[in-house]
Amino acid sequence: MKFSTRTRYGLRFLLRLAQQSDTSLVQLGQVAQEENISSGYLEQIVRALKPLGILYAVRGSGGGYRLARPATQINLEEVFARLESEISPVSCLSGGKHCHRQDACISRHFWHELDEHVRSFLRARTLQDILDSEKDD
Amino acid sequence: MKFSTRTRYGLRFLLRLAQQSDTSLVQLGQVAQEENISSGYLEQIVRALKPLGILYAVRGSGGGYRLARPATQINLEEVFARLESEISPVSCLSGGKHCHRQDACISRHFWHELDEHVRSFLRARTLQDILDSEKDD
DNA sequence: GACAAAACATAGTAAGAAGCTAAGTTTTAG
DNA sequence: CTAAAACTTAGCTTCTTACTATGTTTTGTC
Repeated sequence: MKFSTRTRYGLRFLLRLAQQSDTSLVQLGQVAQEENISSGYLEQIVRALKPLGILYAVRGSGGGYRLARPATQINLEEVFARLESEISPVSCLSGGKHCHRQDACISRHFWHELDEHVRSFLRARTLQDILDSEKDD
Repeated sequence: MKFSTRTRYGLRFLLRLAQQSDTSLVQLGQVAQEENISSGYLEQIVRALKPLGILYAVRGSGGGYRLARPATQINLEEVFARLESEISPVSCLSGGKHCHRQDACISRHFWHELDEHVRSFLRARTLQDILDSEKDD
């Protein structure tokens, strides 16, 4: 049930970008340093996020990252699904994997419900929601 | 997010007991064989469940297990919390562990909500619910 | 044009957890 | 007394996670 550092670090990185109110760029190296994360490792994580199209990157000196969409338009299901190797509670629910026990599996329905329960929670929340909820904590 | 085989096997074992309508005993070895689980491994898992007081065991020849409470009285949060090494999405939420980033952690509130979301789902469901839901799958 | 700073990319490695095996001891019905 | 079951511990193997090392490309600045 515990989420990997990949997911946690990735989320922290995205939140840093989301906190940037203007359109200025944030350097990965600086985030890594301030958040005490190995920059090489963080680069791998950020790379995994790129295909989602939520990042806008500028290469070269003076470059950096910012969000490609407003933080209110980035929901957490897509982020988690990318970073977590397996978001479903049991592997027989994900991808095209075949489970030979399928018919005999009493608890399949239960696992499916749990999966949907978590996914809908994540789907209903955006990066901005996390920033907002912080205040009333 | 994926649950370990410990949790899945443990649940399967409990469901086998829950399916037993009368008070007859179920042998671990037989379950292991039928469910295709190593009996040594299943024994470890069952041992972890013992302190919960949901198992009634009879030792010696002809012995076996049955549930110590009706399946309607066994909720899944207690079971999962025992079998899964870490039920919370991030370790700073569980136990007495101290997180030095606590004040700076923007997402703590979010993680806490997700944790509660999953736990309340599990808490609201019993072994019997799984058996019942199977039918309308 | 050289240089520095940044993103981009791949392969390899170390530590830890998950999953499982082996080898017992103890209890009890027959 | 024997067999069958629960109970117990230590160790081992495999896999995943987490991270490091070593680059390459791009681009602003002097």
